Amino acid sequence: MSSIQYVLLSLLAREPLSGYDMKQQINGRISFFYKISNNQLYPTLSKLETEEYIRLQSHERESYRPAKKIYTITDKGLDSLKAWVISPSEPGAWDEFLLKQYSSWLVEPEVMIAQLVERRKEHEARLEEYTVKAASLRGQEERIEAGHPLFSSIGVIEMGILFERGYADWCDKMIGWLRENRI
Amino acid sequence: MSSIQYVLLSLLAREPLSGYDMKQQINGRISFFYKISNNQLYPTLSKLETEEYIRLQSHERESYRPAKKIYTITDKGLDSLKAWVISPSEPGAWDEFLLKQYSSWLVEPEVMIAQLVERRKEHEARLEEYTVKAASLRGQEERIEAGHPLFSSIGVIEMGILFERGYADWCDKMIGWLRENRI
DNA sequence: GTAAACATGTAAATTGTTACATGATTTT
DNA sequence: AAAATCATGTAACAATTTACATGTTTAC
Repeated sequence: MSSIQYVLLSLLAREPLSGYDMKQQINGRISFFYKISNNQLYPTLSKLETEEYIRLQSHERESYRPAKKIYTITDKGLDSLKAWVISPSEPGAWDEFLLKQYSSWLVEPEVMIAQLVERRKEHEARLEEYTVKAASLRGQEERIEAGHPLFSSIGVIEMGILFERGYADWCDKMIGWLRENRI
Repeated sequence: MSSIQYVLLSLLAREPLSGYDMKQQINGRISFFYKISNNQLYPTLSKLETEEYIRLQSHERESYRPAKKIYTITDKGLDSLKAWVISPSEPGAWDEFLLKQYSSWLVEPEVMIAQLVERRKEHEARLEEYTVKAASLRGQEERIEAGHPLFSSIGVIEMGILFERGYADWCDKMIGWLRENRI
């Protein structure tokens, strides 16, 4: 099952929105790891409506054709969203985990702290792995020039190191904020 | 067109490998942003072979059934890979850009430097955007507790900030290494 | 003796992209 | 006068995931 329906529920859990508004918010705020197209958006919205996860709040018809359809989340939708947020994500699914954090305000902080502690471990382990790998690659030649394959290998591994360190640091930050109960 | 064929060519540009080996390398080194499944791997390999981007080097049959098929890249494959590496990536396609960097050792450093400078600008601009956004979200309430939607909004934006800063820093590092002609 | 690793491959189902279609309003 | 924005939606195509299929060897 894909995350798209939960992404839409995550946005509606905050405020009633139209499909168009949702797309704007997704493209403007979380586009670095999640993108959406019209073709997924509108059918998913219809599906969520017929299954009663969301409800049409108003159908504003302005001067021109397509009326703006504003949706609200139902209790069923909110329950389903909460269940998804606390459900464990696969190791490696850092993007799904981030998506869940966007609705973490809906659930008990203790549950989120426990999940973040787990994630931190995973990213720290991979940070260590990549660091060792980078050192071993560097050790293979005393001088590595731009035309050598090791140059690119190390370059990409360095991004992996930056990424894993960033994610681990972010987990730490989130844990700290949750414990203090303020951001 | 998807990146998978170029990922396989990128690996074969370094050394001859079997499909299984390629999968191991992908899962072990760049799995944080690129994943592959058997169903994509083997048909793509066949396609690359019939189109002469790669060639079967050996077909080692050991004691048990599936013989290990080791492939090498052809001149045509290498040319196609180089052309892909220097072709511009869409803004936002940070993963494809990283994939291209993995074969940057094959092309002129000047071309890569120019691309990295462009990328750096993009990520710096988005870093600025996210920083402003985070500040404005924080300014909405004087105390934001864990149960408040703003708590999660800021949390996720903070990851965006870390990500964009990380990517921009990495571009700087790469540019520096390319200019010094050593890593 | 059970599970994991080795090694290649296929089928079915889902998911996602690109392009199109409509049509008024606002900006360049 | 052209282009972009607003607003919803569909059709055709491409890509990806999940599960299956085979069968040996090595590790627990």
